[in-house]
Amino acid sequence: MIQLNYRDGRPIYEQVRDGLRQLLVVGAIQPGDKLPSVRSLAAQLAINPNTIQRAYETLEQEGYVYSVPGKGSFAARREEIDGTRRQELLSRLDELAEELMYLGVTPEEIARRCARAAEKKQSKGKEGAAHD
Amino acid sequence: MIQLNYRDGRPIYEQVRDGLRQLLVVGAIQPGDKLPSVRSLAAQLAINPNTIQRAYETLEQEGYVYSVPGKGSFAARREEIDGTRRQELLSRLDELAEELMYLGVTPEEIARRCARAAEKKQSKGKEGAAHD
Amino acid sequence: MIQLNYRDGRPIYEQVRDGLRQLLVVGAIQPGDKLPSVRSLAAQLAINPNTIQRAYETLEQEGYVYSVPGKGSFAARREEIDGTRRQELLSRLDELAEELMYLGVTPEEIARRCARAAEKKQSKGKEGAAHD
Amino acid sequence: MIQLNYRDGRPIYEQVRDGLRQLLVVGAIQPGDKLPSVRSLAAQLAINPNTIQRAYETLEQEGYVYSVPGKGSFAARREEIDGTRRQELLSRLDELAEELMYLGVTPEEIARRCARAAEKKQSKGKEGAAHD
DNA sequence: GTGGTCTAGACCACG
DNA sequence: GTGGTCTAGACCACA
Repeated sequence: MIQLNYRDGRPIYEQVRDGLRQLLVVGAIQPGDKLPSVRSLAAQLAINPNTIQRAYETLEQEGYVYSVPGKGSFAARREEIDGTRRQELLSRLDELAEELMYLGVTPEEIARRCARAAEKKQSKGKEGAAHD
Repeated sequence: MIQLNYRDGRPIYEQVRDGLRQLLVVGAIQPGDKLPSVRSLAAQLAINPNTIQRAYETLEQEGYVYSVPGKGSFAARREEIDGTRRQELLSRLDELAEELMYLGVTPEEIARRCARAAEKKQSKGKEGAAHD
Repeated sequence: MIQLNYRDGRPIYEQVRDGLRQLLVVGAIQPGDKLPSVRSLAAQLAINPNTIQRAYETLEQEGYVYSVPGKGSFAARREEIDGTRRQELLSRLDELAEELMYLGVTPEEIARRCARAAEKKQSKGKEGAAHD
Repeated sequence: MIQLNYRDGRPIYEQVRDGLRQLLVVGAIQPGDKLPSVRSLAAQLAINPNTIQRAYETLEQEGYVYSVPGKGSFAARREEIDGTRRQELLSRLDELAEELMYLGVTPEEIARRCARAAEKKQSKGKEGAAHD
């Protein structure tokens, strides 16, 4: 499910964290779903459980998952996700847009990319819409 | 000018690099301008010259600046910046947009932010237009 | 393994980088192989680890190696090496050939040298073929 | 005549030296010709005379020019050029060819490039053939 | 133990 | 004075 790439410089735990977050974003993991256990995911990816553990911890700090001691980790509902993350992403968006325009990309092109991402998201979102 | 934050995990040289890049993007440093020398900026920020040096090196790899041995470092013209950077930023934009929409931000809101960034950019661009 | 020459003007880290690249080119280090650690190579060559680190960094930028935090540095597969390097080498080849002919070396002699290098490469390639 | 590029990291004196050598190689400056004086070239390129001086010195070490005190610098005849330079270029050629083949360039392609360079050289060489 | 970052201080090449 | 290189030694993040 999650593809690790040892060649890009990013730490493994970040790749695991981003991979899990991506599964949430595209709807492959629905709110309330139980995430794979640390051990099973570690075995599946053939990496150290400590690395998985760290990925879960940071994901929990972002608010995407919550853990129930003794039961496991679960995907949070969107409403429960801390607004901090959204604010951070928005300010990153601003920086990104400014730099892209400096590099000659027009605002129209940027909007077009976002719109395309929106379509992609909507089509995938349909599957899990009932769970909301 | 550049704000350093020793508490967040990001390396100092990245903070310096991003700060300088931001100065270029908003037009505070115009293409062709001489950047502060390694030593002077190091003194100003109260950090080691090697750290500044590293920031300049990575910025040079991105194509934003170039350095002439014995003369100094200079801001590159936009056309000379490697297209690789633009591609990377665009794919980051896609990921960002997808996650923002998952967090409940509408495509309209995203487009609005980009537009606002565009206005900000244009108004600042006017000041420096005479230098071109 | 790698010969350092403190007398010629070339920086140490370039000599280390070129030496490692040579080991890759002749097949002494096979794709996927783990390179010596920064510290061990520094100890072996009796130079500062930072200098080795720099050699590895530049080699990574060329695409010849990649490093995994906490695990080590590894030789990349040939297909993954950025084409930029090849282009650069080809234009250097052109300049070299022109100057050699100015110095009285015939095109036939040049072709002969290249062919000899090809044979050398092939015979060495056989040894390591089993590792693929 | 000589194009300086402040953006590539190479020192100015190297660019001047290589530019002059190139003029010799393509035949724009014929053996026995007087090279421009240090002062005039410095004025023409708008750089420090010391920089030009250094370029001439290194070119003299390579054997491409010789200087007559009080008269100026002159282009050497090919036969007078020290064989050291040729040997150095040949060994560089070997390394270059090996690395190119490692990157997947066939010996045929390499030979083709050299042949093309040869044609280019011959056509330009006709102009100055009478001087030899 | 591995690579990555940072500091302090030094020396050299360049213009 | 400028950037570029090197050393020595330290600390941290990663697995």
